[in-house]
Amino acid sequence: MTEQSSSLQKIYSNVFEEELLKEIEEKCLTITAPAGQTLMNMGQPVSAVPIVLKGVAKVSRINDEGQEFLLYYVKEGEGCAIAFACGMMGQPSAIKSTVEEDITIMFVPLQKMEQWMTKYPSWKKFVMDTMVTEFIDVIKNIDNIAFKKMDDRLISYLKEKSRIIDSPLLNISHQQIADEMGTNRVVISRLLKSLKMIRSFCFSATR
Amino acid sequence: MTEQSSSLQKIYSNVFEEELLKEIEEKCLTITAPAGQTLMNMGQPVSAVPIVLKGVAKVSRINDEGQEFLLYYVKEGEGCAIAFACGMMGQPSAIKSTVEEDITIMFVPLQKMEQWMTKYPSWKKFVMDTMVTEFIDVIKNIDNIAFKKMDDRLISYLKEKSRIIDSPLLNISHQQIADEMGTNRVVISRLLKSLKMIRSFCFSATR
DNA sequence: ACAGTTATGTAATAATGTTACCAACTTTCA
DNA sequence: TGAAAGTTGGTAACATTATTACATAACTGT
Repeated sequence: MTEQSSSLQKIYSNVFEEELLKEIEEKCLTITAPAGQTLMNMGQPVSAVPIVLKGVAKVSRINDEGQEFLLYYVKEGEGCAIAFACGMMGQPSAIKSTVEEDITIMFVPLQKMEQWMTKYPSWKKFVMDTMVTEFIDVIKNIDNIAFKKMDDRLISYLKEKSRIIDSPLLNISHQQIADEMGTNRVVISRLLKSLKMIRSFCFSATR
Repeated sequence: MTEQSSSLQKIYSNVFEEELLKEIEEKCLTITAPAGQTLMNMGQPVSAVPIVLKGVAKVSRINDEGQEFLLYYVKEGEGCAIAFACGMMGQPSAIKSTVEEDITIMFVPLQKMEQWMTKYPSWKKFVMDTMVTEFIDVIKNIDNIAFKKMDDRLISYLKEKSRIIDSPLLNISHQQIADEMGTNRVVISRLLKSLKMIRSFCFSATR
């Protein structure tokens, strides 16, 4: 049994119809990629939509000056709503995507994506669920930027990051944090310093 | 011919199948509402999804302290992606919606919404288009909050507002602008004062 | 050892957010 | 009519966050 096949069974056997699972195995290409690798750049055409079988992908937005802003993570068993969206509309990718943790991804051809929407109720539900969940994630993200102060946002960020990589030790630089949060490195350094004085547990470890 | 019927024909005769148009006329309820009226509150159940036949609706997010943040506008012929999303997922509304300009709205029962997705390709396309377009609108909004300075954001806001209400005269208070932009009234007053000195045309008119 | 790179600390200044208070004006209602 | 209450915008003072510049330490490869 291939790795794709066993992952598929493990994650989706109670979600997708038997027939759909078979089609997926036949029609989808599965790849692996190491942490740090870029999966998709902004503006790039979306020729197939990704579903993460293992690991974590990071989805972020890059502005004209090359600044990054983290939108959300895509974890095991999940799809990327923006890729679905851009793919179905024939639009170039509105996001950049990189591997956060070593990843196994399955790519669904756009044509199949469309066909299955009408053929398999479970697939339609999966796609709509993904759109909705991540849409709401993004809106909650706006809540954070628009309403929360930096110290709260930083704590949320560190907790989420820790949850995603499933470890209390975060091996990242102040600069990386600032980039993903869309703020300045100095701000992060300042806040971490003051947080350290208040909190007894360690948020970040230097290299 | 009813108003609903004529609006439908005008906007959608080249978009939806003849049969779908007939179904819409039979199954959908159409209402009108004056500017200012609340259409949907956050947390409220979504029992039918709206499509704007005439006028403009404003979609915004409210935080725990009651602060507002503008997400996007829904104009003639458009649906509300978040209502679609929450409706299909059986989730309570993640947004608040109010009438920006006197409005005529058609409500599609959730059940029909689902049925038509598989029955009519044009309806599926309409729903997906709406999701995608507004998803990308929201992301661009994040670009603004995360990357742009307040003066740029304010100018963009005023231009967009002016475009939406189709008039160069904006009859709104500094407080309202601040609310929708998720900032403070003093900030807006300060910026408008300095903008007035630079720009020759008038952005806002007092009451 | 050396230059180059990265990560962090620090200071100065600019931009934005927050609170408080004031004056002008409008609306409400007795 | 007129007093009270609410709305709107101006201003000041201060807090928080953003930006830029520079210094130091650790590490990298030659």
